[in-house]
Amino acid sequence: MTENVAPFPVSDDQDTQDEQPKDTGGIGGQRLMSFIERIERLEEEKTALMEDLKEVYAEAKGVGFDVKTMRKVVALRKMDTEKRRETEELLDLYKSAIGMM
Amino acid sequence: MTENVAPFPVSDDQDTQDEQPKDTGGIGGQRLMSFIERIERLEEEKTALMEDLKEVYAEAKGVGFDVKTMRKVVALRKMDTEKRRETEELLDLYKSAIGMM
Amino acid sequence: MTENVAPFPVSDDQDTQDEQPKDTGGIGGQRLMSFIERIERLEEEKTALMEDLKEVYAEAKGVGFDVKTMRKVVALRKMDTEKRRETEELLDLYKSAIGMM
Amino acid sequence: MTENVAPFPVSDDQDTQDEQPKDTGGIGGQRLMSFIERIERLEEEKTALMEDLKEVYAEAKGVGFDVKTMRKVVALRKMDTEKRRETEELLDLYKSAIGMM
DNA sequence: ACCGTGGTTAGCTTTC
DNA sequence: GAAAGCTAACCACGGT
Repeated sequence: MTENVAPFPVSDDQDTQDEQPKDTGGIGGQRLMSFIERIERLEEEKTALMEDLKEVYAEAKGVGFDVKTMRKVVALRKMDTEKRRETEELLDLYKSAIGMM
Repeated sequence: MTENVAPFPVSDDQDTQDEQPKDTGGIGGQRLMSFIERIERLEEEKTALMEDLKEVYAEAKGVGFDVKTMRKVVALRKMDTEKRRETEELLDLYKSAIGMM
Repeated sequence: MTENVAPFPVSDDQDTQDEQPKDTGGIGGQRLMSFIERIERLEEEKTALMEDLKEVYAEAKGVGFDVKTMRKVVALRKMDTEKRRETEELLDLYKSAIGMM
Repeated sequence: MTENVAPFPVSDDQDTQDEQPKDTGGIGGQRLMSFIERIERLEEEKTALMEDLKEVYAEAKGVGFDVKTMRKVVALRKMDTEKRRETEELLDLYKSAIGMM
């Protein structure tokens, strides 16, 4: 119990002197901001990729393909891939279970 | 009506001789596959980014931050950004609505 | 695995004698229809509300307001409301995260 | 051209004396607020209905029905209804076209 | 370990 | 036909 649920890490080596200029909002503030910024950077990239995807679909549509159908195709292929992967995992599981690995 | 519902573009300059070796399923098949592959590549990258995000959150959690709270903070910061953008758009909208643009 | 994917509840005390008069299509049929009808009633009401909304916008337009701008205003007000709500939730979250609740 | 695109109606009988106490932001402000409030009221009701719907689905799920399948059923029934309605509209059209109404 | 909840993402509808 | 807003499906997380 008494788990670590704090919204900020409670450093044991807590500053006994607040020497840091421009502490961004107290305990762990800088470290938190660092994480937040990494996250926001990744989300930006993700957003960019989503826009790229939309563009590809738009281009395909522009040359006459039906977008809705294409999405279906992609979804089906994804399902196939996952199915296959799971099947292979199961196979590995069996093999290791009988000492074949 | 008369919509374009075909899952492939119906080229007018359709090959009269099917000279292509390995035609991937007929009319437009190769072009379609090219799009599909571009899409799948982008989706892979997106998935990778999402995994990176999870890792960052996990790392933050590992040093004591509360993930749920962090997500909330990120969401609120995003809302701020969007709010600002939309407010500016609204201003433009007002301006165009009253003929100031 | 072994999920509940049946479109109807599989009663364990399954009828050993099919004595029900007018069973609407098998096991649980009547109960299902009851749910469906409740749902359809609610959706009707929803549709009616959406029509009312369109009418209000149309009336506003009729007296000279710009609908697009109005929608934007409504959306921004909604964002404000949500922002406030979420901010309060975040506060609670912080409090619970640091054990203040 | 020069249509009515203003975000507010430009009354010709515009108040020459601003006698109204608490005018909500100038020209047409009160009238606009009235519309906005009607809209927000309707949207609240809509939201409430959507919550009711979720509850019904939840209840159905609670007794063992598969929600996704139920949604499909509802959607299909709706399609039927619309199909029928359109067919009837077409019939009316024919009838009026040949002077039967 | 599973279920239920909440949040995110994708698809569809409607508008312009 | 394109863009936006809304709705429904999906997924990851925490609780039991």
